[in-house]
Amino acid sequence: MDAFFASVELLRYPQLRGLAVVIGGGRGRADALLRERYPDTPTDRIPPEAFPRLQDYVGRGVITTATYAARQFGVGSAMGMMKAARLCPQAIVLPVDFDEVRRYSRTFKDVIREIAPVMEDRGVDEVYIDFTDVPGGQREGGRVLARLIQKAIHAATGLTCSIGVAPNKQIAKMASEFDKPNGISVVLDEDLQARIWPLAVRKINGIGPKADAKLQRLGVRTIGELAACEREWLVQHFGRSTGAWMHDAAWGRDDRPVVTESEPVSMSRETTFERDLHAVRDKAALGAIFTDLCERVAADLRRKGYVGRTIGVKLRYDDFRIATRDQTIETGTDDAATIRRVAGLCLKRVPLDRRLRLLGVRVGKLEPAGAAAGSAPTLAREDTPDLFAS
DNA sequence: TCTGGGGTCCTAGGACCC
DNA sequence: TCTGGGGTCCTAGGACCC
Repeated sequence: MDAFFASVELLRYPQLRGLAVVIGGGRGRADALLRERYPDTPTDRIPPEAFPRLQDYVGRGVITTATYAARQFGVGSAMGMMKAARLCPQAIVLPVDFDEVRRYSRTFKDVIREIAPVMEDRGVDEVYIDFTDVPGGQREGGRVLARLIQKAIHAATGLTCSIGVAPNKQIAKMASEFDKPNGISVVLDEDLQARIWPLAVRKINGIGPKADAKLQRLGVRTIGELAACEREWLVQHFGRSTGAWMHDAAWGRDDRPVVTESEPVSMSRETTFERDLHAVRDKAALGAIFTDLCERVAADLRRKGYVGRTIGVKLRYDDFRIATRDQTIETGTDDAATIRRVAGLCLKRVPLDRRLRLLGVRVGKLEPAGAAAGSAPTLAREDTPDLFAS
C-alpha cells in the first residue's frame, strides 16, 4: 500500500492532500485537540493551518509514514521526529490511529483474497499474492490481474497500492518499488540483467545495514557485482547459509512458496519512556509500567487464544544497548500475574546499573490455548521478586 | 533534542540424554 | 590417560523486516 498510514489519514482529512504530512510520535485520532477549536466544523473542513506542525513537536517518536510531498524534503519512515523537524518543520504531524489502519488493512486484504485466494500476509500494509492459478493471472504477464486488484482496492477503500509481478517473491518485492505510487511493474526472468543487476545490494529483501556495509567493504555495491562473486567466496565471508542465499538472491533464484497460514511465535509489548528512568529512583513508576506491560501481553494472548511457555523481558539502556533475559516454564500461560512473576525473575538477572530507556515483556513458545490440559502452576507469593531493587 | 513497536529467524554455547 | 557422535532444549544476542 502506498504511504499506507498517511493515506488512511488523508481519507479523513482530504484538505491535507498534496501537503507534507508525517504520521508518528503518538497514538490515537488527531481530532481531539482540533475538536476543541472547531467544535462545529466537519472534519474535512478544518483548515490545514489548524493542524499541529513538526516544528512544535517535542518527544522521542519516529516517523511511521511520510506523504510523498514530505519525502521531497528527505523525511522518511523510521526517522526520528526531531531530525525530521529540522528537515521539514512545516510538515503536519498526525498520530497513528491503529484501529483505523487495521480496519483498512483487513479490508484491502479481503478484497485481494476475493480475487486471488493464495495470499501471504506480510504485515499491515503488504502481501504476496500467487497469480499462478488465478484465471487470467497470466494475461499480459500478470499486468491485467494486477490492474484488477488495484481497481478493486481503490473502489473499496479509496487507497492506492503498487504491485510488482515476477517469477518469485524476491523479484516481485523489488519490482513493487519500481513504479510508486499506484504503479505496476512486471519483471520477467530475462529482465534480471537489465533491471535488477544495476540496483544496490541493499535493495535485496534480507540485506540490511550490516550486510550492506560488509559487502561495501568487500567492494560489492550492486546486485550485478554480487552475482559476479564466486559462491564459495561469499560462503567464506558470510557463512554457509547466508553466503549461498546471497548468491541465489543476486541471480533471481527464490523458490519460497506463498504461505497463506501461519501461527504466531511470540507476542510482546514494549514501551519507550518519555525520559530515561532509574531502577532505584524511579522504582514505583517502573513497577507500574512493568505491570501494565504484563497485563497487556496477557490480554493479547487471551484475545487471540494463545498461551506461552517462555516469558522474557527486554531492556534498552540510555546508551541504546539492549539486554534480554527469558525463562521457560513447565506449562503455557496467558495469566498476567504469572507472566509478571516470571518476568520479574528475569529482571533480577539483568544489570540495572544504568538508566533505562525502554522496557518490554515478551511471551514465546506459543501454543493455542486449550491445546494443553490443566492450568498453569503459579509461584508462591513469597517468590515474588523485589522488582528494581538494585 | 538522535534513534518506536511488534514481529521472525539465525547463531552459538551449554546442559543433558542416548 | 584421554576422550565418540548424535540429538534436543534452553538462553542471549543480533540482523532484519513492516
